[in-house]
Amino acid sequence: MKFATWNVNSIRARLDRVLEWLDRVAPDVLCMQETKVTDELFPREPFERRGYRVMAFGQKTYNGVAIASRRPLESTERGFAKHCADPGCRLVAATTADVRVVNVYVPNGRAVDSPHFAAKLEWLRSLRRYLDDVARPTEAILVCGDFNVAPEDRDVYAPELFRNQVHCHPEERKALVEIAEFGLVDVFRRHHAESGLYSWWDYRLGAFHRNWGLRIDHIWASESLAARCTSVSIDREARKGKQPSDHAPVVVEIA
DNA sequence: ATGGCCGCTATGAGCGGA
Repeated sequence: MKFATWNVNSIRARLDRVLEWLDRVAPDVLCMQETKVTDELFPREPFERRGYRVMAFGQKTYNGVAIASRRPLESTERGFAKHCADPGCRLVAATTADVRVVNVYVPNGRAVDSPHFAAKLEWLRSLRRYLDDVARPTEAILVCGDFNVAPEDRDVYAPELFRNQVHCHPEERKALVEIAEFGLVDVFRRHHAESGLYSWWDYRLGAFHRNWGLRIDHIWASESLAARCTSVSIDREARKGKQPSDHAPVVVEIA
C-alpha cells in the first residue's frame, strides 16, 4: 500500500502534473495541501475517472486540503474547530485502507516576530490536543502533510542561515517534538539518515538546481504502522520540468 | 538537467507562500 503527501500549490494550476504523477506512481492514497479552491470547484472528475474517491476541504485563494483514495473514505472530518481557535481549511481526516489518515497544512508563520508565528505555534499545539482527543497511538494512524517545520539542521540546506528563523525556530521544533510524543515516528528519518534530502525548494534563484531546500513535508506514523513501512522516498522527479509545484511528494510504502 | 518566482484575485498590483 502506497500513501503519499504533496503540497500541490493550487490543484487547478497543477492538475495535469498531479494526474500524470498519479498515473505514474499509482498511490493508494494521496493527501494534498494548498489546493486553493472551494469544494464545489475541486476538479474531482479526473480523479474519479482514475478510480479515486476525493474528499476536499478548501476555500478560495488560500489553504485547502484534500484526500484522494482508491478505497472508501470513512469517518471523515473537516477541520478541527473544536480544538483550534483559528484552524483555517488546513486539516482533513479520514479512515481509508485501514489507516486513520490526518492530512495537515500547518500555517507558514511568515516571520518569527509576527503574530502569524505565534498563531503557527498555537496551531501546532492544537494539533497535539486534537490527537489526544480523537486518536490513540496504538491504532494505525498517519499524520502527514506540509508541516512548515524542518525538524533538525540536517533537514536544512543552510542551517546557519536559518538559525532561529521561521521553519527552524526552536519553539516550532519543540511543538513538533510534542506532536511526535503523542506516539508518532517520522518515517522518512527511520529510513534515511543523511542530510541534503529536501521536499521544498524556492522557485527563485535556481534553488532546486542548487539543492537549496528544506524538508518540511512529513509523514508521521504510529509505531505499529511505522513498523510496517518498507520504504519512504521524496519524489524529486515531480519537482522537475514544466510548471512544477515548489514541493515534491513524499511517498511511503506500507506492507 | 532541474535555472533566473508562482498563483491568486469582484486581477492589471499586491498579497501570501517558504
